[in-house]
Order: sequence, then structure tokens, then C-alpha cells
Amino acid sequence: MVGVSPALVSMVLNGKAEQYRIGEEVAKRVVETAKEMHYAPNLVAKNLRSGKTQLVGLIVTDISNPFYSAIARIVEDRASELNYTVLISSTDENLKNTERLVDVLLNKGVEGLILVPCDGSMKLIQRLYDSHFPTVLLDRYFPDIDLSSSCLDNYRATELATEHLLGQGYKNIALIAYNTEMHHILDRVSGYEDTMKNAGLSAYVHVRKVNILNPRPGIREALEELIHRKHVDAIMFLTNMLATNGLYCLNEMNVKIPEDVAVVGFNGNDAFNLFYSPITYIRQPIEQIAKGSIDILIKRIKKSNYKSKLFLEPELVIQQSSQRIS
Amino acid sequence: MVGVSPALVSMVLNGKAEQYRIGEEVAKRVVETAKEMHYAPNLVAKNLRSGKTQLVGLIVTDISNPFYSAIARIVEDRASELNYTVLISSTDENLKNTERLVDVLLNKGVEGLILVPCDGSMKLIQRLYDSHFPTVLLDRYFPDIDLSSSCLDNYRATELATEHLLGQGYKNIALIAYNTEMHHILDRVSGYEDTMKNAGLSAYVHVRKVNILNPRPGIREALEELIHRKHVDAIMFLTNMLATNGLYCLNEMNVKIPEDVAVVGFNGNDAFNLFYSPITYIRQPIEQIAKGSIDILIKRIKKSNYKSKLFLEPELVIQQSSQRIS
DNA sequence: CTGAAAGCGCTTACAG
DNA sequence: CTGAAAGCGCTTACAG
Repeated sequence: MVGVSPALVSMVLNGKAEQYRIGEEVAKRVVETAKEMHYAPNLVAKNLRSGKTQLVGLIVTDISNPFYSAIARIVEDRASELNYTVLISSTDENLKNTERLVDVLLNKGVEGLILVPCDGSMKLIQRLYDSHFPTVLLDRYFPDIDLSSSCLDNYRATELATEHLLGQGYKNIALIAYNTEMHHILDRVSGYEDTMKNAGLSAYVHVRKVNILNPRPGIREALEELIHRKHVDAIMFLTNMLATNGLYCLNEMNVKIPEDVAVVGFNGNDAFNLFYSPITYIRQPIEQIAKGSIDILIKRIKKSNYKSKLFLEPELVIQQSSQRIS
Repeated sequence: MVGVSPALVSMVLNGKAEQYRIGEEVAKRVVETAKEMHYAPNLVAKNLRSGKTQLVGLIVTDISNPFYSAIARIVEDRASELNYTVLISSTDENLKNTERLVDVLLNKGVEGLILVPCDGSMKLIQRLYDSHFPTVLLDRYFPDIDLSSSCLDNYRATELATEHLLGQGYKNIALIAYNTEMHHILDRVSGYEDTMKNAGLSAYVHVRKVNILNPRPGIREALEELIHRKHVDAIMFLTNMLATNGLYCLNEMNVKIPEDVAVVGFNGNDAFNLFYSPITYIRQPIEQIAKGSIDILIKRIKKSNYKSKLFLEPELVIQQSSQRIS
């Protein structure tokens, strides 16, 4: 339409008019015509030519889980600012799914991955590490693999919560965890165990592990035993899902919080706040974790030796469920 | 590697060996070699060549809202089965954002859009309709635009809930809605108003509208007036967010549910179930709404005159908050 | 039955 | 200062 070659148009529209010393008038005419006709370059062709897709993958366990959807929202917004598009997938904590989704996303041409690794995925993650493909672990990490990650300081989280309960005068404090080898959970267990031991309360350490895919029956069983036989005076739940399921069980059992037993949960939500005895919980800095993961990934994509491991500070939101009733 | 031309490889790998009458042995060798070397075709090149991207866009108001993240999960899973990839964006109920995101997604080459239209987006939707671009409205619709949609039967939803409250003996029933022209909300209001009028209770119709972006202050104000001056005996909240915010306000006001006032919410969640008086709510068939939207879209992409409008059945989940206390 | 050519829409050296 | 050519990795007519 302007009467110049496609190459020239390309140069102008990519802001390389000066570099190629293109006539100002011609450049102006190209820009104006492009605007008039609402020209938008074909991104597929651009991608093929450049070998870049401006695509990144975000693999979580379940995008319908509010924790991960909050993360996804932030990652999406930040990626968009940085001119990247996010492809989101859910693994349901399943290794085979995770492996498949990694392959699918790589095949779709993502330039990097943000990944919540599931139980048993160490070999897969090691392979990703060995392949030098830009990858950032989110929420969970492997201490033996030197990969970038953006996680909570999990040890500090339960240390903080246990100290709070001890400070309130609780001693016989139980922990409900997942039956898993994943380190974010092991760290949370350690933070609790060490704090109890340091307070000379090793005898009161109770850790119960339940199935991650169907936690409710295990939680109910554990609670029955802990409350009726071990006479615990406080219970910490290691994740939001454990706490929510735990509250259903405690209601069914007619256990009064905090009169019969104090409760600390993980990750705040409306259910905690609207509970008859608002639930004290460990707050994760979701914004920082999410933004950290995408910022690290993009830096890594642009600079092949970039690496960063974030362990972000938890915060304890103290509400009624952990107050000592004298 | 096999010693044949790329064209032949392409034919074999796309299952067109027979069509092009390619030698069985050669075909076999191609397939095996492809598997051995983990060959995966470059999808970008494939897309450029075919003009198809196998991409669809999902524009919701906020992917971190549990209702939409539940939808996204189902759409994503179904799209994946159908060999499509979903690009998700959030508008924050803002028209400018919506317009921008539509442009961005079109430019990224999506072959269709699933869209939750925000207030004031009628012109944009009309333009999309006029352009014949494959589009399906989700959750919200425009009665005057003949576009495919997958929504709740909103009128039936509040009719159901109002009938239930009337059946429990409540008469002075108030409604908290958004201050909006969006038809899914207007339909919900009508379902309530008509049911009240049919019961001869026009005098007890109270509709209060609050700001969608910051509902809390408006809700608090409305509740103060409705409860203390209008002496309503039941309150229906038209969305999950309204109900959740409403429960915070009712707690602050020390209003007892259902003794002082009965409550009906929208879309169940843990906060409703774990509330001291579990909240009766209108359940949307999320699975059907989500699956409906993507199935319609894909059919529309493949068949240019395909159209379908779904108005799916609500269900009332009756819990303690709406039981009559005699 | 199989190979060589053309082209999807772009961008980057290379000429002039 | 600007145009013509080549090529990203594929697939589909077209030859043979």
C-alpha cells in the first residue's frame, strides 16, 4: 500500500528505522498506514522466524485450588507486562500427568517452565535441570537439585506458629501433615519438631500423616485419637486443605475451638475468618512467591546462567482459635 | 535419517500414508525412527502453514475468583482433550481491559473466544457478533444479541430460592444485588420480584444494589437499613462475593442466623458450610456451564453456522441458615 | 510409490 | 537509503 518492500515495513514497525537509516517520511507513512489499516503482525510467523514464542508454562497441581489460582493471576499479570503468555496446566499431584504436561508444553514451544513438582518427581526435575531448560520450582523445592525456586520459608512458618502456641501456654501440640517425601512438608514438620524439642517438649510431639488426594478420613481418624486418647490441647494443620477438612471433622466431633482444642491453619481464606472462632493461620506471601517465580524465569530465559532461590517470610495471623482460654 | 524426503515423512506422520500410497516398509521405518529420536513436529511451523493455532481464549473477570478458576479448570481439561490450548485472561470487570484483551488474544491467533462480558460491554459484544468471530458468552449474556452462550437459568435460581423462603414462612425478604445493567443480575432480580408479587407480597419487595468492585460498605449500609428499619426476616445475596461479604457484615452487626434473619447465598463454598449456621445456597452446575461453553465454541469453530444457547438448571442446597425457627 | 518445489508471513543479512 | 533473496519448519499440490 505504501509502495515499499515488506522488508522495509518490517524494519520500520520494529523500531529499526534509524538503525537502517530509513527516510523519515517513508517511515512515517508506513507507521500511519499500519495504524489506519489496523495492521497487526502475524505472531505465528514472527515466532517461526525468531525461534521465540514468548510463551511460558505454569504447571500447578490444580488451578481450581484458590492458592494456585491466586498465584496464576499474579504470574499471568506479570508475564503479560513482560510480553509473555502463560499456558496453565494442572497435574492433580500425579507424576505421569506432570511428565506428560512437561512434554506437551515443551512441544508447544514454551521458553520456560514454572512448576509445582509433585511427590516422586525428583527424577523428572533432575532431568529438567540436566537439560538446562529454563525452569523455576514454585511452592516446593528439592534441596539436592540446584534449580531456581520461589517458595515459602517453610521451616520458619511452623517455628513461628509453634512458638505462638507455646507462648499461649499450649504444650501438647499435634501436627497434621501429608504422607509425602516432599521437602516443603518435611521442613514444616521439622520447624515444629525442633521448636518443641528446644522447649523440652519432645514427649508431646505428635505428627500424623494423611493421604494428599483424600485427606478427610485420615484426618478424622487422627483427630479422634489425638483428642480423645492423647488429649492434645492444640492442633496445627500443615496446609489449607488439611485445615479446611479438619474444621469439618472437628465440627462433626463437636469439638469446641479453642476451648477444647486450639487450632492453627495454613493460608487464610474466608472460611477461616467466618468460622465461629476465627482461625489463626500462617500467611504465605503469595504476591512475592508468584512474582518471584516469573521474574526469575524471565531473567533465566534471557541470561543462561541466572539462578535464584527465594525462601520468603511467612507471617502469623493471630485470631481467636489459638487464644488461651484460662 | 531414513533417507526419504521431508514431504514423505510429513505424510506418514500425519497418517496419510495410505492416502498417498506410501510403501508399508518405508512408512514403518519412518514411524520407528521418529519414535527413536523423539521427534516432535514444530507446532509453530505447523500453525503457520495450516493457518490454525489450536488456541482459544478464555476471558473471565478474575481467574483468582474460585468460581472462575473452577470453570477454567474444566474448560482447560476439555480443551486439552479436543487438542486445543486455552489462553486465560482477567478483566477485573473493566471494559477497557476487556477490549484490550480481546485484541491481544485475537492477535495471538486464538481461533475462538469464551468471554465473561462485563458491564457496558454490549457494543464490544455486538462487534464480535458482527465480525462472525467464533465467540461464546459465559455466565452472562445479552438477550438482544444472538450469540452462543452457556449460562445459569438465573430467573429460575432466585424463583427457587424465594419459593423456598416463602415455604418456610418468611415474608419480608430482601435482595442484595449489584448495581449493574447486566442481564444475569436483572434476571435474578426478576425471579425474586415476580415470585414475591405472585405471592401477593409486593409490599415486601426490597432490592438493594451495591458496587461490584467494592461491595462491602454498600452491603453494610443496606443491611443496617433492611434489618433495623425494614425489619426483614430473610436476605438473599445474588452472588458468592455478595454473600461472603454479607456474612462478615452480619457477624459485625451481631445478627444471628437464622434466628434474627434467614440467609440464602449463591454458589457454595467452604465458608458457607463451615459457618456456625451453614448457609443455604443456590448451586450453579459449574461443570455443565464450563463444558458447555468449550464444546459449543469448538463446534462453532468447525462449523460456521453452529449456535447454541444454554440456560442450565440451578439447584437449591438447603442448610440451616434458611430454616424457620418457630 | 516418492522427490522437488512452492509458500504460510515474517526478518535479517546482502546488494546496490 | 531501499529492494531482492533466503530461510524459519512444515504440508500440499505437482511431477515423474
